[in-house]
Amino acid sequence: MSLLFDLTRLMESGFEAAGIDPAFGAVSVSDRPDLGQFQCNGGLAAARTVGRNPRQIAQQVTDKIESDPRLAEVSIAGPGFINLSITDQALADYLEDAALDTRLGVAPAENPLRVVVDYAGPNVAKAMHVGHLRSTIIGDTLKRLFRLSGHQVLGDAHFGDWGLQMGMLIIATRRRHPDLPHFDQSYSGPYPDSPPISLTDLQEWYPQIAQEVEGDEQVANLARKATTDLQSGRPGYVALWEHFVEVSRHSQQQDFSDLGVEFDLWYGESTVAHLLRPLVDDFLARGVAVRSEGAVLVEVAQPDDKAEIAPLVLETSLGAFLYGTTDVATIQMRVEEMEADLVVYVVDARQSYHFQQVFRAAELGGLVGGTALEHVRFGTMNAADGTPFRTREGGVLRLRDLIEMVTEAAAARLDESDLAADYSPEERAVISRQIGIAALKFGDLINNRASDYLFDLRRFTALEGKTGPYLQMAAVRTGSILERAARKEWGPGPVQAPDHEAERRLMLRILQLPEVIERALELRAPNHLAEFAYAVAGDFSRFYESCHILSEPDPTRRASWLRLVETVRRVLALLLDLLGIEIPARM
RNA sequence: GCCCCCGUAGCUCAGUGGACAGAGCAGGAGCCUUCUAAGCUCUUGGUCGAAGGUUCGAAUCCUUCCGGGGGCGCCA
Repeated sequence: MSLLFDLTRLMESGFEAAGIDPAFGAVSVSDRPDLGQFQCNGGLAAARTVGRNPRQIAQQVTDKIESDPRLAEVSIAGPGFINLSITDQALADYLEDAALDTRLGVAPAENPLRVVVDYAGPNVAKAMHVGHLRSTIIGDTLKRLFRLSGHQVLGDAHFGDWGLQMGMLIIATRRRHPDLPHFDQSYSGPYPDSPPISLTDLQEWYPQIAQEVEGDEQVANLARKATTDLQSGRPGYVALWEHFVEVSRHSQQQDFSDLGVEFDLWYGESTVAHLLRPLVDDFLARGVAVRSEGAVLVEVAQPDDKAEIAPLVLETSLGAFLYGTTDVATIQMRVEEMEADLVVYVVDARQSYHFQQVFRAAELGGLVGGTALEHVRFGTMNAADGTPFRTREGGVLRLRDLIEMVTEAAAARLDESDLAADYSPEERAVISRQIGIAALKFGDLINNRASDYLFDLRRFTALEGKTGPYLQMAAVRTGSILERAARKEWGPGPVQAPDHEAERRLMLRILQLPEVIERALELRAPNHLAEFAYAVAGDFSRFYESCHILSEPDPTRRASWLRLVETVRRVLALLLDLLGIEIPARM
């Protein structure tokens, strides 16, 4: 189906004919475009295993395949690299196939899986801040990528609503509002409908109480007790907790909506609350968990561990469940009820130890079965001094403020544009938001997921160079050309063999799409998509400069170019959709 | 103390054991009477932290060291 796939098959047949394992036939895009469009290094790798000279192997292989009509050039270079180029006609034929394929040559998965993507992880009492950005947009892209590849995917926000934090918030609220009926044990309801607290209150109180809990064992015990009471269903606490959840979620959904991120499920830790007690009792009964100093824990260490791994605490000595408990129970739900084949946790790398404990505990408890559990870790967003990013005031930068900043930067750029002089204020607002979000998302997704990176506002608000708006610009240009052509009643036609270098390079680039998608999925690496989208946009921009489509006099060539432009448009649209970036109508 | 991650151009970052290590920004020189100049062309810039090792071949794999970050039983 795909060009690279077919070339690999061809080389495999060459290796096989030479009596060598066809697995050495892998063809990739050339690192040396001056020597060929594609390369195969299999001869070098095979030399050792078969004990023959790599150049001789390469010669034998190329003798077998060089008569293939698709190949324009086959050569052997250096110690045994095989360089290949295809004919312009073959290139045009492949592009025609891709252009007429609704999936642009991207093959759906052979074995579709049920996948749960656990991402974003908003918490009660916390407005979304920059720390949530990575999980949210990496997770969202992976979700779209799995879905595109034909898997059955559910994205779950995994709301943090059931741990010790809830107890902390309860005692913090009791301090400020001791007279609330929620704290009166003799009160039998009903409790007020409207929240007695706001998210602002919670956000202000939370850091204070968290600090106290850390330093003062008495306060900590109060919080633990309140957590236990909530978890065992004390009505006033439950009613209060529902308000916490409501005010938090309301604000967070606004932010997700601005980012264009939607969840299929908004389950929380509390969703599995009813599973916790039975799970812990069951683990104890089966000897998976043990009691130690009043707490219930699972010994997850294994003999061949390099480092000591602490047991996972399922229940505290005061009877409260922790997030590790809900995580194990959530695995149970995802495996047993949702029948997931794969669960992907898009969570900060700093939690890898926790996930190791949780995955092992679930495995020891026999909850996992054949389901794959995968922590897709990402690096920390750091400030210039190398420590996790904070604002000057010491707090975290709210996502809302960041979105506003990038949107304003985009609006300012729009104001400078002559082209936008007649855009209405409403349209300007829409475009600015689309461009701002694009800058923000691309600025994050272009990074290798696993690396830490420096938070630099300049980078997120940059609109030139390797940025989201650059991709949008290319897409907008394709739209503009197709629209103008349509007005003259010029449509796309059969793809002709290229006769400009920029045209040839663009065609070759587009044909890489299937392998890029495959690789990005395999590595769970959105940056491969972002990098490729940038390359497509760049090749298109160069083509656009050197081949003036609408003034091309030859109608056959013009129609071919329009097909190419249309295909670029579809490729960019597909990639930008995966990256969660919208294409403005104009900019 | 133990474990994990990272160290690549002035800055921010890419980089499937393969050929001369790439991009953006910043710096320098150009290109708008033609499809959107948020663009394009050219250009300056590197002992891939250091030293050993494995390999025909190492930024990539192994070991040690130096430097930075993170994690390590009842927080998330």
